[in-house]
Amino acid sequence: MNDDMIIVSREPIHPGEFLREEYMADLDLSVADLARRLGVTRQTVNDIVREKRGLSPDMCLRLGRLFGTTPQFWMNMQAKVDIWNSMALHADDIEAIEPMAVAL
Amino acid sequence: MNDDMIIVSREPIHPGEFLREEYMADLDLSVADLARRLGVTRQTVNDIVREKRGLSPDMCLRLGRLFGTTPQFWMNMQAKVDIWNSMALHADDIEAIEPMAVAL
DNA sequence: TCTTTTTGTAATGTGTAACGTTACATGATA
DNA sequence: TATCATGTAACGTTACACATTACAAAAAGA
Repeated sequence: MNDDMIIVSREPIHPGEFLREEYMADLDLSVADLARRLGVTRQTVNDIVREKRGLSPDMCLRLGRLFGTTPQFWMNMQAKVDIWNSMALHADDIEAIEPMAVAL
Repeated sequence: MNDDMIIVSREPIHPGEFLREEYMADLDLSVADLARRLGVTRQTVNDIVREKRGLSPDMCLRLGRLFGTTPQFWMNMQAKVDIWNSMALHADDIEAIEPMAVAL
């Protein structure tokens, strides 16, 4: 049971939703406000918050810097939705792969 | 000190290097071999192993399936190099961001 | 040895996703 | 009312993962 042993059993929360509800709401930040502080366009923040866009590594760095978290925190959150979406899309191909008997 | 509290102090190892040295070497897998098992092209495996390409979520799922690890394991490894590269590229812009005094 | 296959890799085209720019309707403020 | 800020749609650019095609070198088989 390592750090990465997080079994995704339900749809993970989109970073945009988290950002919107946990940070912007609590800190009373508008889209324009946050964009300004992050040094990106309103469009960029808006798309993320509307869950139309994921978090790039760059954006994770910015959010980490602004809010005093690790970039990894945001990367992990994004990774979960990426894995979830990819699994929803290619589950069949993935499960067609024969697991190897491996003893490292 | 959470799971994501991994301070990146030195250049992280590329998943391709890890794959090459820890798995392919030990299990005596060729590029073509691995590609076949993963259900992707030789080109795809080759580019990853030559560190010319990163791991997509899809590829992380495949590797996890084949080797019996979590997809997250590979995602985390990739995330570290993504963050590292992005930081190397935009360090100035990131540090120009004024951290907020936040008490969640 | 000659032929056939397999292997690693370069080159090319495609699809997708993050991003900035521009534009605009709505709403706040002077 | 006139000005300015906000949220968001539309568009073009850029980057990247991927499959396809092509090919030289090595391996395997005749």
